[in-house]
Amino acid sequence: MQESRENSKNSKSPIDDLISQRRQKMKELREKGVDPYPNGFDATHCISDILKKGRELEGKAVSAHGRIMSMRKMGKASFIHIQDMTGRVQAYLKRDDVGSENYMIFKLLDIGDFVGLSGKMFYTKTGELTIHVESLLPLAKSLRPLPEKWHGLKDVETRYRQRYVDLIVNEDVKEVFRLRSGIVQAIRKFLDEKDYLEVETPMMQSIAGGATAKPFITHHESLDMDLYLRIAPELYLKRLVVGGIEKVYEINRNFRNEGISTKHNPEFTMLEVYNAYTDYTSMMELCESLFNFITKELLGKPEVQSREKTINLKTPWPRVSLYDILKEKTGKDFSEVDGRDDMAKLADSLGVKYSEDNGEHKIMEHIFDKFVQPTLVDPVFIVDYPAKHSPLAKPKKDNPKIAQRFELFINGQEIANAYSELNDPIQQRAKMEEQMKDRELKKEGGVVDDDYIRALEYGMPPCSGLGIGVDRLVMLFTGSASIRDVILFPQMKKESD
RNA sequence: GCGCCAUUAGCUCAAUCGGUAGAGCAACUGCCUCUUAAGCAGAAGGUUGUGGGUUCGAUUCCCUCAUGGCGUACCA
Repeated sequence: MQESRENSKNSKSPIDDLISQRRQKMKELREKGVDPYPNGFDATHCISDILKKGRELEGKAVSAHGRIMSMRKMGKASFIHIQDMTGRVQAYLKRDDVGSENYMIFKLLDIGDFVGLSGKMFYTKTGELTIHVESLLPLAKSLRPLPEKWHGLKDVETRYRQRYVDLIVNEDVKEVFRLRSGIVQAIRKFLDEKDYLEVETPMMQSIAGGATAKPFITHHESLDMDLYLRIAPELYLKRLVVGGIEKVYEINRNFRNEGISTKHNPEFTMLEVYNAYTDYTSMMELCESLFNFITKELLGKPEVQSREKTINLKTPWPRVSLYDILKEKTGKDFSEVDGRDDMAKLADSLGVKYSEDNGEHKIMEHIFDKFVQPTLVDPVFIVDYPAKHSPLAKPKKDNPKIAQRFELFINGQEIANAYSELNDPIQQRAKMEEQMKDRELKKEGGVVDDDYIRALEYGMPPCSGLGIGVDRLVMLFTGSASIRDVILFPQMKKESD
């Protein structure tokens, strides 16, 4: 005790003063025989319930619990607002009604404390539904002051690092994550009703396959082996299709050891769906009906608002060939391009930057990103991607240079990626080996997934697969500009002292 | 990785030409039994992100570092 007093004397800062004031009140509560951290409190209503019932509850006894968000003390009577997960309601405490001992206890409470209240509902002179408190029970003492009641918490860094504070004081933040939960729930409901089986496949993989991205590496001690956090679940889900799970999906985290931006978090949530005996065109239909379902369940109309644009989600969505739209937006014919150098020349003529180790396809992507992607506001399926850079996709029968693949763009963002899955084990091995050469160039390492090829050798039915970035989907539906606004605890650097 | 910007009280924000930091909310002490951004009176709260430099004097100018934001690059 003495020691800590000395410490606080040495490192005395204003916030420490505020905390010790509250600790002092906590001590005084204990001295009055009040446990500052009791077990629980039975409420008759949640707050939204009370607000919803309104007049119906007038004069009736209720009890509710929540966090004190504001206090207006007027000597021997006070008004406070308490907030629970569902809303905020006013309460009125009068000394003569709660008793002077209870009122003393109340005076030891602070904004931020949790409290259980019982009393009869009434309307104040100004017409606000209010609990006329007859008894109160402190439920948990808060030792740190909350941000300002009017301006809330604005500092972005604190909002992300201390999301709990953000959630307490910024109601719209809670709304975003409610909607996120609703979207994920809707996806599950939609797929479950269509008899898809939800599964969980390994997060730790000995080969990081299914996409090209730098993985996170970890190590298993007793097996003495390196493992990768998955960059995609794709190869495992298709193993399940081999195993006879013909309709399967997974909603789970992927991990990519790459740059962080408003559109990239190292761990992000991915939906992958596979449906046997269908091709990629059926995934377009699935995409459309999934969006219809989500908008119907959550929005009521097929429209979302981005910063200034209204995005019309009404289906069906156009299907546009990659080369057609490139030609439309740049005036150049990309189907004529022959090789990496030719593509580089084209990029130069369009003033698009690229780096020396970018391949032909990568350069084309840069051109697409600059000239086409920002113009794709309403949903559009871009089709006819080059087969060479879609190693897990089945090529078109009439043109093996083109993959049976589409990407869905909305509001200038890639939302989904899908293809007819390549199920020819010989071709698949050849493509993986081909890809390894590229990887060697990039010094990224990687091996052919022999077990995956073995699975294909047992036979995988014709099959289509779809991947949707759930975080970006939520960004779209919530009008969020940054992925950090739809991830509760986004990745941050270590906090400095 | 690079560029630009930001960092001041627990929170939200001020501070003129470089002259030694102010307010509101919260907290504290009084008063106040229908308030709601309650009110009134009083008092308190700061190593101006970090470390250096220039200067008689730095929140202010210069450099380093840290963290964050935006842009850009990377990312099938």
